[in-house]
Amino acid sequence: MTRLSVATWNINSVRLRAGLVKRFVEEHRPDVVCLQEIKCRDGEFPSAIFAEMGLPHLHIRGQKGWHGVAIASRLPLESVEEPNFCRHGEARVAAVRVAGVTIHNLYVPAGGDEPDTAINPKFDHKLSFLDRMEAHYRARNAADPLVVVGDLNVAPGEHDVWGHKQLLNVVSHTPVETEALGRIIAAGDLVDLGRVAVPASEKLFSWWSYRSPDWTKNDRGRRLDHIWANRAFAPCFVPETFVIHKSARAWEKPSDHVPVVAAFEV
Amino acid sequence: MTRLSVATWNINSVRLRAGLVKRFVEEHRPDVVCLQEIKCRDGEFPSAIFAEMGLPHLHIRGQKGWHGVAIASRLPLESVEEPNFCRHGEARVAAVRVAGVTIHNLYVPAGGDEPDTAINPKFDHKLSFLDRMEAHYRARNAADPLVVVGDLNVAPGEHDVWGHKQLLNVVSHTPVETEALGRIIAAGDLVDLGRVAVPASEKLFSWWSYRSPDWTKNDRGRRLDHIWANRAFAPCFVPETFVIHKSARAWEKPSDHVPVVAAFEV
DNA sequence: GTCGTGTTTG
DNA sequence: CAAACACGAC
Repeated sequence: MTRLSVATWNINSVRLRAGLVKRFVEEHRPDVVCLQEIKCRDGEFPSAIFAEMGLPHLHIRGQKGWHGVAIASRLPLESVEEPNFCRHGEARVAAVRVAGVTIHNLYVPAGGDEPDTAINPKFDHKLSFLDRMEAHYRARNAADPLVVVGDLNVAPGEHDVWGHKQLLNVVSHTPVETEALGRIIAAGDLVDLGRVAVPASEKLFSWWSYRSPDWTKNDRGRRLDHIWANRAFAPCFVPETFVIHKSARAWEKPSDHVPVVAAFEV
Repeated sequence: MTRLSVATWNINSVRLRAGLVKRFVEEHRPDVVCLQEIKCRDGEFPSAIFAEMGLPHLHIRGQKGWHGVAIASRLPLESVEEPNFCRHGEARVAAVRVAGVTIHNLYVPAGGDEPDTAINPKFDHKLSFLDRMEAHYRARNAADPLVVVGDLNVAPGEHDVWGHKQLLNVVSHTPVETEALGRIIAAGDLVDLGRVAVPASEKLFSWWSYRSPDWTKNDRGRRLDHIWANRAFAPCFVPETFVIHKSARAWEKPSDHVPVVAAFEV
């Protein structure tokens, strides 16, 4: 038995923040790092820096400018089928198999400002992405060890946002989104590991907007970044290993998201 | 008798390079620093950093985004009339009086690519700017101590460029420009202090293009930044104090220009 | 507020 | 090559 620790981090440009990733990896030694919003093409990914930090095995799904996801690993990666959640073909899904575990790294569309599919096609795209997730995980082999991580751009619970009532009509916390997330979890028999480790009554955030410079003061965050496992694999999760590295939000030139980590006995 | 040292530096964004100015000022302690291309509005100038480096007296002629000149001084500044060289009203001239000496800090228009007024209005603007300089300095009181500094965007002499023949048709070294500069000097009875300190036969550059990363290799520079004094004041210039700080071109995130310094007994 | 893109300027 | 801007995105 060894431990496999998996981190997820929306890095908001990996070229600009490879140094922050290096610092995080050297301090916490995750085995697998799943990044979202790398904002570069495959060939522009700073591979050398990742090799230096002990993560030489890379699976990059990049594109020019926007989105882009990547998985960096201490251990060798095997290829697996990559689910097609994005109807626009954007680089929002990376999937691999490591140490016998399938890992899905997702970047769900943010969804724009107006939570109204009639006037906001981005919100419609987000809901479509979530629907496709539901269909995929419902149909998936339940016995295969699965970890799903990423920036899901939905804060599902009341205490996954700084103010439940204030955000009920704000994209990321509307009922249509949180219910869609609930259906995915139910359909795939998935487990929200953050809420295994930390009671649902306790505030838990992984993102604080850039737009309030005093984010520490009022702590107006949201939990947008998640780590799930399917029922078959969830017992391998070690609850004490779950950490949201809030301190990274105060590093120099930070991402607006912080790394979230969970480890498994494999 | 005390010494007054005056520096001129096209800083190419003072907000981005205030740290470089600080390093230069701490190492060489100029009394007056004349900057060009500050690229900010008056209120955006990093005044606090200049106060920290011992230059609390500021005369800023800024504007949004482009151009902009400023004079920072250890000694108090007096106001003087500011000549109007720019027919487009851009922030290209700052003038002050310090220790009884009038200082003109100029940023002459670069002039675009084609040295042809018929097809390139920027070149026409540059020549107009130089013509207005000629008229102003011809009419000026010859007895008043005057120092003219700045990025004049003209390399007048054969050894003010890496290749005289190669650049005869390149904006900054065309005969129409170098002759215009000669007429200004003659009309105003001005003295090119750089060439007082260093023989005209010796190569002297203050600018190396960003576009050749190997600028040290072939040393393809130009002398675009100048310090002049009028005939009445030129005897106060101390030739040994004249320095072009070429090493600053190799600092981190450098300007493409380096500081030029001259000191006077006042 | 902080990214990316493209354009303009030097 | 490296600033600025304007735009769109999050």
